[in-house]
Amino acid sequence: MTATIKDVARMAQVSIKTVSRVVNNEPHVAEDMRARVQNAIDLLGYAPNISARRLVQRRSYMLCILLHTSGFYQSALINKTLEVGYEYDYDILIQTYFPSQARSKKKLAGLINERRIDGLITTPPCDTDEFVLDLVRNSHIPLVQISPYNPSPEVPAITADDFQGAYLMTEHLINLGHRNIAFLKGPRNHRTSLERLLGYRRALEHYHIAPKSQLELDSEFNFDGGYTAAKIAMNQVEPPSAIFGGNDEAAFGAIYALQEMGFSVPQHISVCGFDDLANSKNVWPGLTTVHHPVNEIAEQALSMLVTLLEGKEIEERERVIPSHLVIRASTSHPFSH
Amino acid sequence: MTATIKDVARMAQVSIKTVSRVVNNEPHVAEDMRARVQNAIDLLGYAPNISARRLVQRRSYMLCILLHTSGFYQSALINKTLEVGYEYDYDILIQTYFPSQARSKKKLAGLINERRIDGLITTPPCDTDEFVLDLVRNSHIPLVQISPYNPSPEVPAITADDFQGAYLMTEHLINLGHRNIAFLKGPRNHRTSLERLLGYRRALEHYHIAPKSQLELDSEFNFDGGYTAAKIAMNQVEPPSAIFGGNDEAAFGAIYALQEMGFSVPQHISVCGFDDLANSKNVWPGLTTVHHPVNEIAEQALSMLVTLLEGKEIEERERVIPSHLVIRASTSHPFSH
DNA sequence: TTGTATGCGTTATCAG
DNA sequence: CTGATAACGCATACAA
Repeated sequence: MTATIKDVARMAQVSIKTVSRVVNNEPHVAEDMRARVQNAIDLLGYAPNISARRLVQRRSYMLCILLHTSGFYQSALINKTLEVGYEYDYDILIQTYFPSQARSKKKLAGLINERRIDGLITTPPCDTDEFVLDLVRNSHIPLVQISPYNPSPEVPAITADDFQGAYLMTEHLINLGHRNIAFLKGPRNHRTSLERLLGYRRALEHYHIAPKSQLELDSEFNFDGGYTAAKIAMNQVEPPSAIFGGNDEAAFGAIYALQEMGFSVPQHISVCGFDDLANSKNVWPGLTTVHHPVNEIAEQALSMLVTLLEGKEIEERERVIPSHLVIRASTSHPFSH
Repeated sequence: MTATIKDVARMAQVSIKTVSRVVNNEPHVAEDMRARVQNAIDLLGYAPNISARRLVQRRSYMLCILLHTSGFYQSALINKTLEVGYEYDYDILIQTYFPSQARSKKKLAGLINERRIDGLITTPPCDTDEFVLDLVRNSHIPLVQISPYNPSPEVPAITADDFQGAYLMTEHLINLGHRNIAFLKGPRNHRTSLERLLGYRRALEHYHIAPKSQLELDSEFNFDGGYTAAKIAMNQVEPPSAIFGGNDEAAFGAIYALQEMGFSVPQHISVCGFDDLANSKNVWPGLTTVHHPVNEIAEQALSMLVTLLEGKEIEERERVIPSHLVIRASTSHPFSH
């Protein structure tokens, strides 16, 4: 039988309210009394029952982050979210959510309606799910979106500057002398995916390079997609001299395909990616990529959510974090025959 | 103001107990009454407050898994744990725990003492931390260990057969014709790490190959460690013809180092790993490895924990899952000069 | 089959 | 500065 506040009160010969004050570090308690209570707490090994506290405070001190797929990017996001949640003293519930899947809906509805979570963070493409948005609207729990497809002025959002990143990377390739640059596209309903494509196109346009539709290949932003896309690209009549993977995983697939075909990277063909995942520097010959600030994103998202939870206002509701290039060994001047 | 059980009772003109029965799918409720209550529930959008339920039931329906480092293996474990927890209808709390760090201790003590979690799963090396074990013993919450360093008969444990896996892989290399096989060792306080080393040694012994201490290199089971170890190995007077990475990440590091040095895998040197992580087949030329059954481990660990939580007994308290080889393209016959 | 009363362990109100 | 007492929302003996 674990000790309750009553046990402590009895032992210290005070009221439970006084114990409560000591536990919660509230003022208006005489020093000697505080010491007496603390002593009883230590003696009994008392710790407040969190469920009781949550019941009466109507808060769960739990935050939920909604994730769809589970790749390296998601892992990185999870790690940082856990770490920051730890700092804020909130528990983090990682929830896999498959848009329009009945079971997912039920689970999330339970989480929110049963007041098990105080706030929610969405990642693409969960933010495009009307069910989620309705649920949040009706329950009035705070929501923060990461890279939302349709940012709405009411809901705080945090995004990386994907357009700028893709632009800079394309420019980097152009400056190296590349003119035939393939781009590995991602899923259509991702804002991130779209912005990267647009940044690529914009850079080509700026340098007066005619875009070719056969150089924009679908990759679904995963290894297999990148692998297939690279094979297709290299079998064209006029193969590209550089492949820009819309994310690192697609770029890894492309590199694998190229090695399989006997091409050297970057001697025969340059490859670059986007995200700067933890292992991007570990894939031979070291991937040139755009740094996607996952850590900052997680930090900011949680910071905004906690601010909201404390009833404060958020100054800027939509934050965009700039991207920057990370040049490694997978890109160089085009191969001269 | 969200609806409570009382609101439902009032609207349906029944007692709260009847509502409770309907909500919890208990028997002994007339069909028409059940329908009436269900109707009120739907109308009011009622969902039980989980904190109240937890308070009165003295259970949190939350499980915690203690993790130390955050690599690919951990990510895989997390993913499966979340998935299975979802099935069992338990929330999973991922907690990073650094043995002997004051803040970690405090956090975990809070989790347990404030009755925020119903059960605990440890992963190496958290199971070697006396503080954790004491905490669990004193609070009497169920514990399940994954690959514990010192399995104790009282606490249920689930382990993969690392010894067997390492033995089989070494045997595979020997059968290919290798005699000079380097092994990349992991951290000393991991049971897993130790078993793999012992399996390697045992196979050498069985095939009458004299072990050489200079072929057992420290790698800490990470990329950088594998990288460094491979460089050291290849600069020896008698370099190995095969490198057996104690885990996949170390093997990746070794492959990178070899490529940097101009060696081809497997033409010049064979490399293999251990774990069969999701991306092991994606690293050129496809890593030969031992399949470490993360998914099964997570499943079994949770299954055991839930069984314990339901007050039932566990038939076999220590389960060992066999390992098996996954042969890909990174191993072949030794290079003939 | 249905309902009543009590308690779970806190925090919060409002007197003293 | 301190304390009695009322919520919080639910489950559960126990009655009816």
